[in-house]
Amino acid sequence: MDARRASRGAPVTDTVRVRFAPSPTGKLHIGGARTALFNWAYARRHGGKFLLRIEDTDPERSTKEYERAILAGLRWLGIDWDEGPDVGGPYAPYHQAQRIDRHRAAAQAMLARGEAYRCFCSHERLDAMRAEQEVEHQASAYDQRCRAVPLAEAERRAAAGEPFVVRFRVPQGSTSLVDHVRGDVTFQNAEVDDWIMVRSDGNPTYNFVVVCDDVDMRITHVFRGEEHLINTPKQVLLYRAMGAKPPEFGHLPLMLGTDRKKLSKRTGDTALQDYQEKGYPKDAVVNFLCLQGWALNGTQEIFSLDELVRNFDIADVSKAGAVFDIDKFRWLAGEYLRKEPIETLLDHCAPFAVSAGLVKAEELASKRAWLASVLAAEKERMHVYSDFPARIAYLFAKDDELPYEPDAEANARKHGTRAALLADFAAWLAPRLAAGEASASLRDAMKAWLQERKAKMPELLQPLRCALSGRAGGPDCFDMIAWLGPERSRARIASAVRRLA
RNA sequence: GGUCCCAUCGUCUAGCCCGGCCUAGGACACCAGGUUUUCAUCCUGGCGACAGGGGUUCAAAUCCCCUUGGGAUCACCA
Repeated sequence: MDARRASRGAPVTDTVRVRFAPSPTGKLHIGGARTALFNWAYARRHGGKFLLRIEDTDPERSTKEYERAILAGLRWLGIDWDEGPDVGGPYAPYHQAQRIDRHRAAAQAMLARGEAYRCFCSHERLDAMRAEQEVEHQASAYDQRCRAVPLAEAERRAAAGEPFVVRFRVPQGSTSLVDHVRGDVTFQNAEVDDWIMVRSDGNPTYNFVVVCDDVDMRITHVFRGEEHLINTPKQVLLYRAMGAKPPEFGHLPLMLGTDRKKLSKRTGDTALQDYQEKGYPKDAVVNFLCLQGWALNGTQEIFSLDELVRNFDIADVSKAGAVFDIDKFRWLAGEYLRKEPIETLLDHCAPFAVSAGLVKAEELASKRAWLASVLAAEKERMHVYSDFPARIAYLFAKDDELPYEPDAEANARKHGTRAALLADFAAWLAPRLAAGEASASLRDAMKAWLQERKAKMPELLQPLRCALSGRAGGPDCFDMIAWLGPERSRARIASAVRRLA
């Protein structure tokens, strides 16, 4: 039966148990976040359990800081877990390093059963062997020399202190795995290396512990990146050797950089945190991540976490790698940003204005209404929260030193009447502002005023826009006047009369 | 190089499993027009793909084979 067919609808077997098993040796990779999301969605869709396990077996590079950041990142996305390092569960502990006794026992048992064997070959011999294989254009694999060492002799040599690793004894035949993304895949065992299960320092390796823990935690489905596909026959063989039923798999397409290679720092930000720090709305991140390899129905691009859960199926995930399209991501971010209620949006954007030095944190409360008014107008031009300070910086410039963008100044200078008209407008405007006339009313009055003078709108408004903001585009001029207030508006126009003369 | 995976617009994808509804749909980007005082938003339109070749079939983007191209992986890292 084709696995991709079989997975449609609710599984008829045991309760689904899936996991995400990050290694706390760095920030959460954006591809890892998607893997977590798909695993989580699958569990929620099928009423199963989603668990988190920390693969901290590399003590050199693992840190608690990274672990905390990874958990925080997942929570930020809206992913929760039923079992994990912080919430516990029936198969605790959920830190891989704490399960070492179990791993050692499993290795010992396999050694005793002959499923694994000690290998005493030196690094030098292994290196020489690899070099030779490379010359011969062969796959690099252990030549199985130590398979021939009798168990008794191996134990004697080990007891005598001779260093050794434990290798898996790959049987003959072929190995198939159930893959819900790709369809079933078969490998010839002759192509599978007698891989190392336990290092010479006694620590188990990834391929070994991941299977031990997945067996112990009753994992039913393993969905992970395609780079793991080639490891999978080793793991399937190990399940069998341990007397366990292998789970079903799903190897997710890689997320690619613009060079069509596995996404790396070379072609853009790779950490989830990078996007959080740049102010991408989290729902946009979730939505975009889903779009990399999965589609709701082919026409609806924007959907919620809830819609994902209701519609997600691992069999619908694409097989081909997806180039990370930052343009589409920014578009999506803008869509979500604009949908936010203004108060919420301000909460998200304000910190960026503070860190840019435009506003002091303690001023936030007193300036809140003003900032909200500005943001409500400027959000049309924003994609991510961090766009905010650059959008509003002109409001904080010194009035007589406002930088004019070249395009803005060029637009203003197209009009020969600019200085005179601006000066007249200033005289017209002053008493009205003093009287507290509202923006909408000013706008209408300005149109009538221009008509009397037989002047077109751009003739006034382009120089005025330059005077007020120094920018070629932006919000309505009378909104800007309202934000700046009478005195600063007057000062900026007066300054422009001189500077644009 | 060995092994494994993949192949629809520039990009993300729908369609493929269950061949006809496909003169291949949507979105981003791009281009043109409209709206706007400007930019942006918004609206309308345009550009643009079944990698190639063989089969099977009345009929193939859809099934099979080959070729080509791309990717992953080959650690006492996870």
